[in-house]
Amino acid sequence: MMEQIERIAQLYPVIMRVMGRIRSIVHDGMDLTYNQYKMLLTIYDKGNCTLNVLARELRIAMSSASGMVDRLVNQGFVYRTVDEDNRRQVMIYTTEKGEELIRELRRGIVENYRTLLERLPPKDQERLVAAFESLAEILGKLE
Amino acid sequence: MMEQIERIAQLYPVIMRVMGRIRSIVHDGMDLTYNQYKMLLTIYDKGNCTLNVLARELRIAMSSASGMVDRLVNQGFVYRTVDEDNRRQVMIYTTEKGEELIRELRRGIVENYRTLLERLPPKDQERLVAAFESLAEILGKLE
DNA sequence: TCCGAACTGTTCGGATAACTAAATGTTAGT
DNA sequence: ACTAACATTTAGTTATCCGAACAGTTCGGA
Repeated sequence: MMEQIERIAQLYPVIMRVMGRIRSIVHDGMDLTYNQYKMLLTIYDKGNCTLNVLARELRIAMSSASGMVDRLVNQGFVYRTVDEDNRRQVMIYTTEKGEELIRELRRGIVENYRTLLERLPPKDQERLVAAFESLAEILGKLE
Repeated sequence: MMEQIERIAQLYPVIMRVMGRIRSIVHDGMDLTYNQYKMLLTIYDKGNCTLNVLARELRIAMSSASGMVDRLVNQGFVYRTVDEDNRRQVMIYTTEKGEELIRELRRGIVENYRTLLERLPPKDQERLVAAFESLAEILGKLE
């Protein structure tokens, strides 16, 4: 067990590089910073979102979140509406344009994974997918 | 195969969260931004580094790299020396303090993986480690 | 030997993103 | 009316980025 951890510990640069790939997909094609992408994705995943929730989720101050939402609104990827049930709250939603962007990025990411996977022998491909799914499962349980 | 890719494509948020963990380790404890960390690690991995190489590696303009190196120098994590073989070049090295920081962060990351791994059944642990190593292998071959 | 071109790095001016704290406004609940 | 909750705005900081101008170094050729 401990030996496995040590082996994995050597590999965190790998994650960084995988991440770097995604980052560059986001950055090169589109006019999105990585943080904006994360925020857009969070709004999309939650379906709807108050600013408060968003700030907590991304671990930033509400005023920071407000500014970031501004930028996304200016680019036409999300919009705000006042929640009529509680008019202190502002609900944030992705626009059609925002969702199209997400789909476009997702396609880019799929393509990226594909070129990666193609270089693996079939056995490793299976291991990789299985492992990712395990990881997804645990992380899903956390918090 | 294509179906595997689709499955994996669903999982990129997972990678983002793994990355978020590393990011917060870097950011919470230390006074390093993530970009500074990446640069420090690059310098460390290469052993020595000209600014030119660094800029290409990180895909930023040389003037940007120069400024970032300044910040790392000010914090005492790296230092510059003029290369006596080619005095146009500046070689950049990690200081002892910089290497200690890297070790410290690595320990944090190992600890992080440990808590993650502990939640996996043994079979998944093995798959995860094996898959990561496969991934490391391919990425090593790329470029 | 000297000149000019290419290379390497720094500095400067200007831009944006991201972040915070503090003040402000608005709404809700008591 | 008072208080708490929620969001925005303002003012100020820092990191990051780029292009252009500048300065020194190297190298090849006249």
